[in-house]
Amino acid sequence: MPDAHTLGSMMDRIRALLTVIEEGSVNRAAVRLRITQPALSRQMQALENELGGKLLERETSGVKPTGLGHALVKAMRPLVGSYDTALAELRRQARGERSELRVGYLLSAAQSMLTPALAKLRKSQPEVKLKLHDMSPREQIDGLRAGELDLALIGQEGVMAAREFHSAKLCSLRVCVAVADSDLIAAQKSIALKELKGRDFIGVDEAQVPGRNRWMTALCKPAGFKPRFAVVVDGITNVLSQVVSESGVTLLPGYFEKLQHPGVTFVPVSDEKARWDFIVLWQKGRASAATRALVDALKQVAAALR
Amino acid sequence: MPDAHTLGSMMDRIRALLTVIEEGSVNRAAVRLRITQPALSRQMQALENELGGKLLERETSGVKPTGLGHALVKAMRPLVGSYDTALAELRRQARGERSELRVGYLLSAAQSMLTPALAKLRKSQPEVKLKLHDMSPREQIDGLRAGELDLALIGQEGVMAAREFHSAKLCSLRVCVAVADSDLIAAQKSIALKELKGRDFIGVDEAQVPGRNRWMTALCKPAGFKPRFAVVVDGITNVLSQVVSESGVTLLPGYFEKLQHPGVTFVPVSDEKARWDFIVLWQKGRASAATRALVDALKQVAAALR
DNA sequence: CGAGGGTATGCGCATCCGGCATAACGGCAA
DNA sequence: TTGCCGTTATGCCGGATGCGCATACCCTCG
Repeated sequence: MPDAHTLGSMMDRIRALLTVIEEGSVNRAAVRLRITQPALSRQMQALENELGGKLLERETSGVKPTGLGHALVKAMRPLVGSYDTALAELRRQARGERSELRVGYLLSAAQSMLTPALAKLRKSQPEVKLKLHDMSPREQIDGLRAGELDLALIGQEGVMAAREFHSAKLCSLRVCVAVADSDLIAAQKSIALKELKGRDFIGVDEAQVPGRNRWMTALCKPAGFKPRFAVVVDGITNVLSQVVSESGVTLLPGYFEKLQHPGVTFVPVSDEKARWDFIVLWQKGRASAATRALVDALKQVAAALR
Repeated sequence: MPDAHTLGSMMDRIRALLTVIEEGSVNRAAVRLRITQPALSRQMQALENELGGKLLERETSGVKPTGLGHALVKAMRPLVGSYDTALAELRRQARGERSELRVGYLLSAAQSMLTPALAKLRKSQPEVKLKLHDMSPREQIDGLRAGELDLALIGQEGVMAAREFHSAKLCSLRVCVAVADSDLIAAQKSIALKELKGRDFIGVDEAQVPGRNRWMTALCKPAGFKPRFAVVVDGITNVLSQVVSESGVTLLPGYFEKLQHPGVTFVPVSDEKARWDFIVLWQKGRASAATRALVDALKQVAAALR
């Protein structure tokens, strides 16, 4: 094996070589590098062995790079530079000094809390660069897992993944039922879950809104029945269309009551236990100052809304 | 001091971390890296200390990257990749397997030898990528010194620098004198140097054609006089203009005889010792196969021309 | 509450790498 | 030529680094 050493320690020798070539002298470079000349001289020999060619022309007045030496400088100096700056950036990030904050949220669900919280954040930490990503709950969880998000505002869907990240419950909303305008239920001011027994439920694709169907099932259990999902469609808007065309019902978080959808009426559920938790998830490990600030702001907003 | 280790050995730990994250397990990564699990586990701790933040979430089923871990992967994986490929390229180059050949030459001087030599090279090593740079002798030497050229075809000017590089004499041309058409000398078939004693010489700027004036002086010494440079101009074409306008003379390599310049006549010098050497210079250190091939081709062409 | 997967820790030893002293080498001046 | 002064290279030793081995710890599942 020609190179007995590791690739990493080789980088140290390459750094040393860059200094030697800059100084044009092993002696002067050794001074700059705070080591002795023999040590540096041996490093250069080792590097030449590892690469398999001479890097320096030794002359009585100092050293000069060979063609290979020049090529090494040209290839390695920028790489070493990027490596160092990347390292510095990671160190800053480790100290929680990252100024970028990538937030995932579902606009319709999070708007009422996120907007005021962001206003607070801007006041306390105006230099933070925000990257807002309007995305589905599934995409939020995937984004967190892939390290592409620092923080996600997510509903009941995120409870499943709460173990993987730090989490805090922001508030719990009441639940409502979506029915067609023509449905008898539509006229009621509120409804008990058990009244839905036997109705056709409209489910939603697990891939897009993970756990939503299981949540509905869990909600109905205390009411004494298991919902039958007549159709499972992809996407919330399609669910509402199906509610109309199939005369089905579906359970939704309370913020849908503010929504307008042609032909659909939202009726609040009266059961005490039927709640929709809204939580914030953020990466484990030391959170950046910006992350902590936004989480705090969200908690305050949630407390005020309650 | 937070990081007691070197930046280079840190790269080894970063490499290890990349493997750990890919495998999702310190155990499996240790197998891949051919070290034991405790060793790798300690490397990860060391890296976390050096960066000042947690990189991995330890779970009973293995490990997962934290936000910082993800950021490190994103920043470092491409860098480590470039570093390795750059290293591989340098190793290839050290073994003389580089396929690019950067040649510096002065078209008017080198054309007669370079063209056939390149034809030979193309035959013996057709995969070699040539970069031809038509440049002044000074630029050629600077290019060699800066490692931007592999090989230079240069005249007498290069002899000064021959110690710094490998060199081979290709041929020696006779010398000619440039005089105005109206000059008495212009009618002669040839001329002895001593006949130029007392004439005004036209010199050329040292920065562009280094050593040319010194060469003329050295040439005249055996003839028993020291040329007086009435004017020193920059650039060969300006020299010829001055020859006409100032009725000066200048010494030039023989290949100028083939040139046409209005108002200037070139008269061969008869002195045996007055020769113009044409040499090839190439980088010290192990020369690439392509370099050696071109040098050989040039030598053959030179021998054939003689 | 043991078994079995994972990660962390204590300890001893080889290896590496730097410092010190000194050799070897080349140019320059007397 | 010889001696001097600059350079780089080499011999040797000691300290720190980092590995392997054995084992401790921790969590989950049956």
